[in-house]
Amino acid sequence: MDGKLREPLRELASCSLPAALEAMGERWSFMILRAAFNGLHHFEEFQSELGIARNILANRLGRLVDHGILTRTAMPADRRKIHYQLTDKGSALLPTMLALRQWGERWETGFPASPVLVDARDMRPIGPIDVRAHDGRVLTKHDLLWALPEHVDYGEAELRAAE
Amino acid sequence: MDGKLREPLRELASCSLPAALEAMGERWSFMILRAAFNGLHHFEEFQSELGIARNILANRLGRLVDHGILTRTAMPADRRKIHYQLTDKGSALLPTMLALRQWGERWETGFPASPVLVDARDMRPIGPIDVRAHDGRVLTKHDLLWALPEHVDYGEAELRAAE
DNA sequence: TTATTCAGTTGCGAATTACTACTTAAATGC
DNA sequence: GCATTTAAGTAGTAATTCGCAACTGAATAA
Repeated sequence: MDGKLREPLRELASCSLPAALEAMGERWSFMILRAAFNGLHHFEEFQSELGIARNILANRLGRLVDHGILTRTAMPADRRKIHYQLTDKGSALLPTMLALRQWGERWETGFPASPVLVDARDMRPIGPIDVRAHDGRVLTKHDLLWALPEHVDYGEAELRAAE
Repeated sequence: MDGKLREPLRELASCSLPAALEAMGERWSFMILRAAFNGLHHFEEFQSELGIARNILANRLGRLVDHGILTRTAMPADRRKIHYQLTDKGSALLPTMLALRQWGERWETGFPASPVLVDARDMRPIGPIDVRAHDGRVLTKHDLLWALPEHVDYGEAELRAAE
């Protein structure tokens, strides 16, 4: 990796990773997100499932709502009950969550986690979350390079659009 | 997503996500990892680049070393200098880091981050980090299902191996 | 009307984080 | 050889966050 993955200059400032971490970097955020992906919707469900302190849970849910990752609506049938639902923005974190989970399976626990996420069409497990080229080829770290925008080829379509 | 991505039973306990978060869930871990991916190797480099407090940086680097994500070696040329290097385990976090970064670009900052990670072969940016089926088809949340191990089809090769 | 449930909030001690200054050991300059 | 600089941390302390338990308030159930 070293020598291939090398940064041309100090451009670390303009990266979206800090912004992403501001929304998702706190201690329980990913666990709450996973519970939401698994179909939990209510405060008490999250609380009993995760064993998280109530004030922390309230704080995290509020923060996720503020960041547009969850919506918060009182249920019509029972207006005490608050329904937390993933937004499109929240759902878009699925690849991140799965990549982290797959890494944990491979390098930490050493065995596949349950439940397994499968393709509903054939009930086969999803493939590994990989880095791929624009055409879908899987790339390894040796195929990769950090480049400044002016050295990047954005492809014909985008170039024509810019003309 | 709701109704498709539904968990059959309470199996949240046996998931590798908590294990992954134990290694990488702390406040500065992903930023340090990103700096390492971008070619930084020394304490003072991380410190001045990230602006992190020195004791926290020392603690995080030590933790990442303990978890086998970085190695720590004194350089032969100048034995004051400690060389921090990503291990294979640490490099394996690249898809996770990129997925999070791409999410931040799309949903938080709204513009592509610099530097750009490109395929060295053609200098085109990498594609989006997606969830894919075993055969490489991109899957959306509507194609996915959480399943218990006994309902999963692990494919012919694995089944033959188990006979 | 009284009890129970849901979704929080409050108070408080413990743990973690951040800021600044100090240390230690190796290399460099003179 | 001796003083200086540099790299990589420690130490002390203030601020913040975390976690537990008990409490509140509104809505529903008995």
